[in-house]
Amino acid sequence: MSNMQVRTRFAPSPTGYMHIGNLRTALYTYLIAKKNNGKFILRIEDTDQERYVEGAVDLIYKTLAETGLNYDEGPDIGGDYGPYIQSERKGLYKEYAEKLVSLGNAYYCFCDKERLDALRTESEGDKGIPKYDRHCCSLSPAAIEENLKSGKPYVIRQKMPAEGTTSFDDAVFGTITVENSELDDQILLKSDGLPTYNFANVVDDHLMGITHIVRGSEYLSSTPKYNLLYEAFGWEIPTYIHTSPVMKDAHKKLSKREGDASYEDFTRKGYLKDAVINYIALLGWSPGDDREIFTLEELVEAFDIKGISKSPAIFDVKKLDWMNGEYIRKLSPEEFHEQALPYYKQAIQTTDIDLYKISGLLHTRTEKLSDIPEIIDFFDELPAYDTALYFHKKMKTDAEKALPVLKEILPVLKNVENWHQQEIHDALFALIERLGIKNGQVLWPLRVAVSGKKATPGGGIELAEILGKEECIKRIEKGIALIESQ
RNA sequence: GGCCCAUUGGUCAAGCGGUCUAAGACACCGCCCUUUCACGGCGGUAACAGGGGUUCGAGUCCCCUAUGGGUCACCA
Repeated sequence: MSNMQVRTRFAPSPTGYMHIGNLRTALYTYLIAKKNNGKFILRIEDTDQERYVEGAVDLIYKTLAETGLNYDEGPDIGGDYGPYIQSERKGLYKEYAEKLVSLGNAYYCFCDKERLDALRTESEGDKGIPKYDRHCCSLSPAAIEENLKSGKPYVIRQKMPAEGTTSFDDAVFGTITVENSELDDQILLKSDGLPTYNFANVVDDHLMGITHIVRGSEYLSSTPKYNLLYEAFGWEIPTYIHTSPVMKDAHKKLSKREGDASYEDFTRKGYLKDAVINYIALLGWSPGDDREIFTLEELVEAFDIKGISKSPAIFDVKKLDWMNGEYIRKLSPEEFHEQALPYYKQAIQTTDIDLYKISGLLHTRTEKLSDIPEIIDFFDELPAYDTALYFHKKMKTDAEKALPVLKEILPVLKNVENWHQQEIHDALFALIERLGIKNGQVLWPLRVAVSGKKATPGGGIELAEILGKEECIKRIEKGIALIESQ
């Protein structure tokens, strides 16, 4: 057991939004650090100036802060291993690339784009993989010197071993071995002087003392090249933890296009951040027992790399919905009310309605907050409805039977002095007893008349109270008129 | 196409050679509760991709096939 402190890093590129798969990677990265009392570091990888999106870095800060994935070192908070933005480290990589050249593990390449393109087209006919032909590998020192002097653009390429195999151990996939002949002499330093992702990654991870690398499985096949780099430098190889992708379905990854792939997409739709974090934690990882509801702290406690699964996981919105509902129900009535308020505003303009009472009705009936407006829109205005709604088999009632009942209800409710649930209830049940009919034969028509809907949060009595005496009576009269007109 | 990787119910998944006539959860269906809808409670349908081995014994180990994914850029 090493006594070295565990250091992990989340290294996103600022390309615009926080993909849910990226967030999950960040989560696992965070959990591994915290589980081992280590440090979690944020590093921005912006070596590709063309893909840089304005504001993307702030979005990364914001999302991480919001979800509680607090990093110990990062661009905005500093640390002993800065800078934490790759573009600000630009000068640093060249030196390492040159060191590799002097070590004999890399070489200058002066081939231009045209030649490389031609090479690629040529090899397309062949069975083999398109690989660089090492044209510049055999350049004489004098020729190299001359090219350099004349200012000819160049890149530095990694020199792969001609034969043998390279293996590495992955904490989730096990040992993976590839033939060195499969490895291309990848570019380490681009002609603009900036490092490629693969190179910057290795150098930065080493310089920042990263001990555990968590990343998507798409990097599995380039990992042998990383290891060769670590070996060439004589650096200690980190623990690799590759994770399988989050899928939309069996074939496609969750994608930006569908508008349901980013963290913001979900929070905008009324999902709670804790529910999202909890759900994605379980998407590709299992605690090994039956537990499913975890706070971030509990995840830290329970997390184990061994529980990460190898196969891709399909994102199931239905299950997220359920879990979100679980989190909503765990909210205190006050918390729920506060969260729901903005959504009430979307559907209710009337000011004299007690929104807090609506919260009481909705708390156990809400899966995601964005569903709220549609559920409660009838409070504001009675929707147009068909008298067929008065039919209910189990209640043994229909429009025809409801008509006289509604007429009986009217004076009874008008007589209610204190417009509260209990009084309304007592009055109505006295009526039921007097009429000698089923509860539903009074209550069902009331609900329909008052809401104009076939499903409502709460029953007729609860609705009546919230609506207020005047409005309630008005709606019953409307109901009577509606049935009579048909 | 070469190479790498994966494959337990519709979905997430437990399982790490015998306790698997395969757990749990979501979804679905049924019942109960109930003035609707939910919540809650109870129950049910549903899976080891296929074929060969190894072994006394295989979901668990090996090989092949099939299917799926990844990767082969001066992108990350």
